[in-house]
Parts: sequence; structure tokens; C-alpha cells
Amino acid sequence: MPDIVLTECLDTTVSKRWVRVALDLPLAELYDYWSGVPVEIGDRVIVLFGRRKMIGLVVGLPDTPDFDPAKVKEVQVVLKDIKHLTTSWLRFASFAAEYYQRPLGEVIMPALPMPLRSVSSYQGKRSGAGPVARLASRRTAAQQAVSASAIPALNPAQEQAVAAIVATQAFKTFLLYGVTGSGKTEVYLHAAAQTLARGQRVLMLVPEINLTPQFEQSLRARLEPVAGVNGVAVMHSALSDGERLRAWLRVQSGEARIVLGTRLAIFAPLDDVGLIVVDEEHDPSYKQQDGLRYSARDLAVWRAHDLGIPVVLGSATPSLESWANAEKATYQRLDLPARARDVTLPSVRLVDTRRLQMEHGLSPHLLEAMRIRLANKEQVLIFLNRRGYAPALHCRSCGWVSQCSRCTTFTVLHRAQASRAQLHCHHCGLVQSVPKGCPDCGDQDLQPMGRGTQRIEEHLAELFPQARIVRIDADSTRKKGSAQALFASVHAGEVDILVGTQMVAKGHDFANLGLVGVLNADAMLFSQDFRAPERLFAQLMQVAGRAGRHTGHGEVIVQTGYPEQAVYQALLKHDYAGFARHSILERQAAALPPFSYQALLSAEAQDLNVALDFLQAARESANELSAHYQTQEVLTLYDPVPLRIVRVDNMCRAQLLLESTNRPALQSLLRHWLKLLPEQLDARRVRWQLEVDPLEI
DNA sequence: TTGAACACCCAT
DNA sequence: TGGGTGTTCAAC
Repeated sequence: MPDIVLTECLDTTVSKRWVRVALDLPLAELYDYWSGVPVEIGDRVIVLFGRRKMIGLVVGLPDTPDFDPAKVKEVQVVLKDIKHLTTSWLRFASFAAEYYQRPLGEVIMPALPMPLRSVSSYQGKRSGAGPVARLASRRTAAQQAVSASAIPALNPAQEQAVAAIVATQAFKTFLLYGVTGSGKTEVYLHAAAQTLARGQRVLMLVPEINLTPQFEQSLRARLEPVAGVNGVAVMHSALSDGERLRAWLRVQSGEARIVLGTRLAIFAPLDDVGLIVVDEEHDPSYKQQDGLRYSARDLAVWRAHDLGIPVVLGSATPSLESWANAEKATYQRLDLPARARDVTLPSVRLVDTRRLQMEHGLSPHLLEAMRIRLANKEQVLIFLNRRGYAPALHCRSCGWVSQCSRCTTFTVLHRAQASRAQLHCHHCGLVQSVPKGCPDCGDQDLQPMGRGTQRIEEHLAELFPQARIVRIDADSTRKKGSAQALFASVHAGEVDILVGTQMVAKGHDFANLGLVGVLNADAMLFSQDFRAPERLFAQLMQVAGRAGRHTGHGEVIVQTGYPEQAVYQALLKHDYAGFARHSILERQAAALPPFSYQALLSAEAQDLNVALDFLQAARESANELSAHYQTQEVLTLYDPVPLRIVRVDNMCRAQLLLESTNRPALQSLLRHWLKLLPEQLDARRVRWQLEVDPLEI
């Protein structure tokens, strides 16, 4: 347990008191200061730390400092421009810090908008009375009310789901399971409306920033009558500092009744929540992959538990963790068995590419189906999870392949404009110009190897010269707002063929989309990650779900060299439940999650052996600790291994996996272990990090 | 993490 | 001998 005292201090008249402060530092400790002016827990303070000034958050008011009192410094400024953060919020942040084994300050401070945690916004040249005051003094255009939309009638399954959720006024986790188009969103909207009507607020998480505009529109159109014109606040990482601050303040002040956001919104400062919704709960985007490596979905369940409220996890392809929890009745499953609007599921066809003559990577079956759909004025989506023009450039005479100088990867050929081809490394970001000839043998005939979205787009333009084609991937949507504009043009019917990466697979409801073609999904089949099949299945189901949501005769064509694989067979039958049953048995047999808990220590160094030696030493100390606490029975320590892509940006990477059938035992081992690691062999030459519940291994 | 103190190295 | 570079350590 961290030694944070979260007791409220009622007596703020004491002239000098000790203040325990969380600072955003990678050091595990909290820091004690003293203050002559009143301070409350949850206030922000400006303090001197070494030679620099920092903003920290007051997390305790101890009777005695943990540090030599003579050396304790005075708090410089107590910031009172916002209400202090609540003890309930701090309890949540403390849990996250403890569970993910990170210092409290590293959780708390990044959860605040930048202007509230940087000294320069208070003591800079033009900072004036601080960011909050500046925001208040600036006139802002009044939010335009969205015209209210009609409330569709619910089918019986939806009605039952809503009734079950709103009848619950204590902690309970619901798994809302329904195929794409089964009307999960309607269930969220109805449950949210009733929660608001009771005077409680709603926190709603979506996996991607791209999905927020669409959701925001529905929320505002439906719920503004109850929530008010400024009742919906959106939080995600693409907001500017000012926008983020504004949204955060609207949430903290209580003006915003509904908070909609991506994973970071789980740290929104609100306590009077009556319902938390996590849409597409299986989505890997809920896992933060740097800094505090949290799962927003898992934290949502904890927060709901702490607040004593229901949480709804929605998905057509739930994570096996959630599915297993529903199977053993820890979660309550709510099924939406059919597509709403009386629309049937798309038909799925597997095209075996091994025995076919392909045209630019497109099978005759797919091309024929495209012609029919386009003639019928329906839209077509071509899904290829590989951006760029071609995954590599290749010399035909000597076999040279374009490689990154800093990473053990191929560099990807990009040809956004035909004139300016470049080689990009998708791992370190290095951009090189394309060599005139082969660097090894000088041959001029360098050829693109494989296909990315740009190349498919180019081929499709040749094959369907009349069609209006749009490509949506990370490259075509780099500018702020451009993704939204591209999606809008698809919705407006200004596009016939949409080529895209996983960005287009998620959530979007394209009314006129009749056909989905999936190219080259096989790559994921051969990943060594035990979650790869689950991921692939979810992704395929999701992209397949884009077809025929309104027209009712949607079609999905999957090109694969391995149609007999279980994943594809399950997809053919739209059989998530069967796939889950089969996968869960496999996990159980191998004692993998959800039948065990994992932690991953990763290390990187310029020399691979330095990283591996560090991990080996770490493994030994974990072994000793385990022996000491007698947890060998429940703990498995694997051997340190180099990552598949061993070198990225000139650093060699390796990892060590720990697994336990007993979560508390693992947690306590990790806590002790983390204290030993910095003192270990070569710890200073190695960049290392511990991840709890890793999603990718 | 950041910053400062300290050691060491080579060129002048 | 100076400064440039890298290493180590403390910070409430």
C-alpha cells in the first residue's frame, strides 16, 4: 500500500503545516513540503524541486514529514483557481498507480490538462492570472444547439437490456453482446438518458478519436434536452491544450453531464457518475502503450466498483477475458441477438488465393463483385491493413531489399504523390529518398514488393476509371480534421470505392456500403502472440460488419491463402460464440489469460546482450523473491527473449514474461521486485519498464 | 527526469 | 590549461 493519507483536513487555519505532494517524476516517492497558507488535499501547488519549479498535487497532510524537517522546503504557491480534486478521484488515481506499479505523480499529473500542470502557464511572461482566468476572460461562441432527433422504438432485446441496466443502482458489470448493427448504441443512449434523468452523470468511452464526432452528434441530438446545451464534453488526445482545458473544466465544474472520450477520459474528474459505458470493449486501443500502461476498460470496471454503479461493456466480439467473466456469471451478459431494423447479416465468402490468377492482388471474384455493386450505385470498401505503397523495395537481380539502418525492419515505399517516392521506416520514422539503383549491385530495376493502400488505390483507379476513390489511412488523415472530412465525403455519397486500413473498420455506419473486400489478412495468422487469432477475428468481424447495415444484402469477400483456418471458418458462420468457446478451451489448457495473470519486463540497450543479461539477473532476483515468499507454486518465470523486431532506433529489445495464477501474489512480488531492479546489474545502461497485464507479448 | 558536479581527454 | 564530453548522484 502506498503511504498516502487521504483524510480530509477540516482545520485549515493552522499557520504552518506539512504537505505531501505528488510530482510527475519517475521516482517512486512522494515529496513533503510545508505551507503557511491553507491547503487542501487535491489542491495543486507550485514547489521547488532541486533547482526547478514544478506543479504537484497535494495528496496528504501528514502530522510529521517523512523527510528531515530541516530540509523540507516551503510551498511556493497554492493554486486555488479551480476546486480541489476530490478524494474519490485521488483514490482512483492511487489504485491505478498501485495496480500498474507506477509512482502516483506519474498517474495524477498527466491526467490534468497541460495548462494546469505547467509552471509556465502561471509564471511565464504573459501568463497573467493563470490559464483558468484567461479562459474565463475570453469570449467564446455559444455552443449551437443540435436539433433534437427522433427516438427510435427499441426491439424487445434492447428494451430488456436497458431495463436491466437502469434497474441497477449498485456495482455490476454488464457485457452487452450484439453483432454490428444490432443496436448497441440505442441501448447506451436510452440507459444514458434515464441515468441523466435521475440527476446522475454518464461517462462513455469509445476506442478511437475518429469515432467521437459521430457519437457526439447522436449524444447531443438525443440528450441535450436532459443534459443542456453544454451538457456533452468530449475528451481525447487530439484536442489542443486550450480545448482540453475547457472540456476538463466543464466536467469538473459539473456543467457537462455526459463525458464522451477515448481511454484518457477514464481519468475525467467526476464522481457523481451513474453509468459508465465502454463501447467496443475488446478494442486494443483501450490499452495505453507508453507511460502508464493502463487498460481504460479494466479501470472503468474498477471505477464503477468503487463508485457503486453499473458499467456496460459493449462488443460484437468481446475480449476473451470479458467473455469468460460472463460465462462464470461475474459479469451479466445482455444479448442483442439480431440486427436492428430487421436487416440480415452480410454473406461472407472466402476466396482461396493459392489457386487463382490475381490482378494487382485482387481476385477475379472480388473484381466481379465490385463491378456489380458499383453498377448498382453501392459503395465498396477495400480493407488492407498496410499503409504506404509497398511494404518494401526490392532488387530483382541480386535480391537486395530496402532496410532501415536503425531498425531490423524493411522500409516501406511511399508514393503519396507519384513524383516523390520515399522509403519510410514505420518503426523509427526515418525517411529516406529512394536510391537510383540497387545499393549492392547497381541494377536500375528496383521493384516494389507487395502492396499497401496507396498501391491498391492506384490499381483501382486504373481498373475502375469512372469510380471516385478515397483512401483513408494514417497518411491521408495526418492533418487535424481531415479524417472527419474524408469520412463525411463517404457518408455524403461522394465516394464509390473506399480503400483503408483498420481506421475504417471501426464503428462507422456507412449507409450505402454493400461490399467489403479484405486483402491479405493472413499476416496476423502467424504472429507468435497468443492473442493474435482473437484480434484477427475481432478485426474481420468488425470490418465485415460495415457491409449492408442498411441495405440488407451486404457481402464480404475475404482473400486468404488459408481458408481452412479456424478463424476464417468461424467468420464464415458469424460464429463468435463458437470461436470464443474454442479459444477459451485453448487458453485454459495452456494456462494463459484469462486463466492466469501476466507481467512483462522489457529492456532495451544498444547491445542486445546487455539487455538480456539485465533480464536474466532480474529473473534470478524474481526467483529468489518467489522462493522467499513461497509463491513458486503459482509463479512462472519465462526465459528472457529478444523481441521479434529486435532493433528499433538502434536499440536492441528483449523481454521477460512473468505469469501467475494468483493475481495478489503476482502483485506483491512485482512490488518488491521493482525496488530491487534499479540496483541490479547494468540497470543504468538499460532502459527498462514493467507492464502489468500486457496486451501484446 | 533534470541539473550540476566531477573526472577524464585531447588540443593548444 | 581550457573546454568539451560523458558519468554519477541527488532532488522533499
